[in-house]
Amino acid sequence: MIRQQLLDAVRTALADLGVDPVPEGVGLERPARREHGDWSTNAALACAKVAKRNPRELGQALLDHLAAAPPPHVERLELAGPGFVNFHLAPTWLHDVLTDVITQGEPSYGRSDIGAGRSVNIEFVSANPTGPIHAGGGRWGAYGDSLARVMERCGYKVHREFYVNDRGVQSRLFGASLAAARDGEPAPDNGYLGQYITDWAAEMPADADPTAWGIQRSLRDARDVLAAMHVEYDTWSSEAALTETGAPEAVLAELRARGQIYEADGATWLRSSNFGDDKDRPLVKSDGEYTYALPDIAYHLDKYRRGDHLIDILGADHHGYAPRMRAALQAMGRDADTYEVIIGQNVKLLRDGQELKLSKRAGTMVEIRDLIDEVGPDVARFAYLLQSIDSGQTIDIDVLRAQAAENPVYYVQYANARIHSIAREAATRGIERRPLAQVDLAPLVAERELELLRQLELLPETVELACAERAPHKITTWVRELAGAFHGFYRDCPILRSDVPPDLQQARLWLAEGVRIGLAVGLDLLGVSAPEQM
RNA sequence: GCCCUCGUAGCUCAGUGGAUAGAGCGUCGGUUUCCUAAACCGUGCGUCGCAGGUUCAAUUCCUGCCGAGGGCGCCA
Repeated sequence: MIRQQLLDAVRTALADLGVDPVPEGVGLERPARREHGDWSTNAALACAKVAKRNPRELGQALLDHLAAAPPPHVERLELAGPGFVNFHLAPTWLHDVLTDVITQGEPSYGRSDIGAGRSVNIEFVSANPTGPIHAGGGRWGAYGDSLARVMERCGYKVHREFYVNDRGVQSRLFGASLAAARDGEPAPDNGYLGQYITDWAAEMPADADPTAWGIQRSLRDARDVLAAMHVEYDTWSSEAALTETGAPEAVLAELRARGQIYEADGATWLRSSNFGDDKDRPLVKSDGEYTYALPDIAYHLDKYRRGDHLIDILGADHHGYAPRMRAALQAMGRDADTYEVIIGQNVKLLRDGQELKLSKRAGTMVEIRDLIDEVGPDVARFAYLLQSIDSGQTIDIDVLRAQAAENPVYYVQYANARIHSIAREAATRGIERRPLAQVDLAPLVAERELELLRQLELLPETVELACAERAPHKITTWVRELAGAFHGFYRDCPILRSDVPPDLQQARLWLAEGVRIGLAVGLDLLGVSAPEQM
């Protein structure tokens, strides 16, 4: 808002100075250093070349034009450094921010319509139903769900989906492993070995089909544990069910009709190299069995019924799979841009300083359930969302377990708890917060107060950036900074103390409410709770 | 060999085409008559992997190299 007003003023001034058209890259930024003002423009630097003037001189001319008709809230302008024009604004611009936060409230502040109601289908986790989900999978759960929340807040219609790979070799091996354990026989070659196989085999009714029962057991486990970390899906898609409808054959026929298929060495191949893949890929093996890819292609085509844009969240160990799927979808006439793959780097778990290997088949794994049971869903989710999905992540379970100080989620939740504590104490003392319209925010001028307002002002663009860059961890960073600013404010700016003037007290009560809204929005986007007491 | 991601403080990681690169942890020291000390303040901490290039400006973009992880299956 203020940003647009300042930018418009800059553009108008540039036009008056004969800079036309305005080159790319002219913009407003927030200076890294306080003394450089609230906003700054690089216009003189970026336009110097086309204007054929030196940046300082052009900057001075720009400044003079701006000073002749200053935009709202502008207190002082200065020319600085190589040619920046810095805007020093009156605190009133931040008071407007607070009014905005409060009037929009939790439902609307930081909401955007960049999604414009477009539908998107996000598939994530999709762990094979051959056992419990390991703690590495928790990263995709936290990431996928938070990305979905962020995209929803940006106006996308989001469909969350889990693909159940419940047919094929791995399912059979899993069933055979359960059967062997039940019958006291050794596990089959390449079978599953974990302790859970023994435990589950003991639960299994004598007359159960081990494969079917095992898959249902795995799914129940996955559903429960994901729900425990506040991850809920709209659709669980069964590969077996889709295969029974004949979808793979239909895809095969369509690809054949489009001339994208050939037979060689007894197998059936997709001409994926026509669409940028390294080589052609088999869809039907020489033994007549489908490869993993064929039903998966049918599945992806099916997903378009539940979203115009597909997002797959895959671990780095599956990234080679993306080009062939994209090629297959293109071969079926889909636009490559509608298929997006996000590659997440893998998680390393540490306990007692030792790395824990996450292998389901070898049975040396840490389940998400173990992690959630040990530290709770909030700590786990926050930890998963602390870092960029592009970075490999090391989670030290001992550090997570330590409640004090080392857990950043408590730092944020504690800020929220303090705000609620103030509200409780105010009620006890009979202090009421008057309606915003009757409260003057002008007393909010302390650096601690302004810092909080500056941070609140960043939320809308942070949400949009997190959405556009598929980077929900930016919300984590933002909410940590807001909490940090609040703790400093809390320390230095008493609200209920008897020596605080009433008008300042009222303004601070509203400031605390604004922060509460910001924390609530941010934590909700992360899928982390905001307890009122700790 | 080819492809993807990463390389920033002692550790774990943010961050950015701009003016003196940040946080937490860890070190050392300090802060509480009234809203929760799960907090705050101070202190120290850097060839932003290396070398070129583009640019008024590069830690950020491009290229090459080095290092780490992952992938290159008629497995999923």
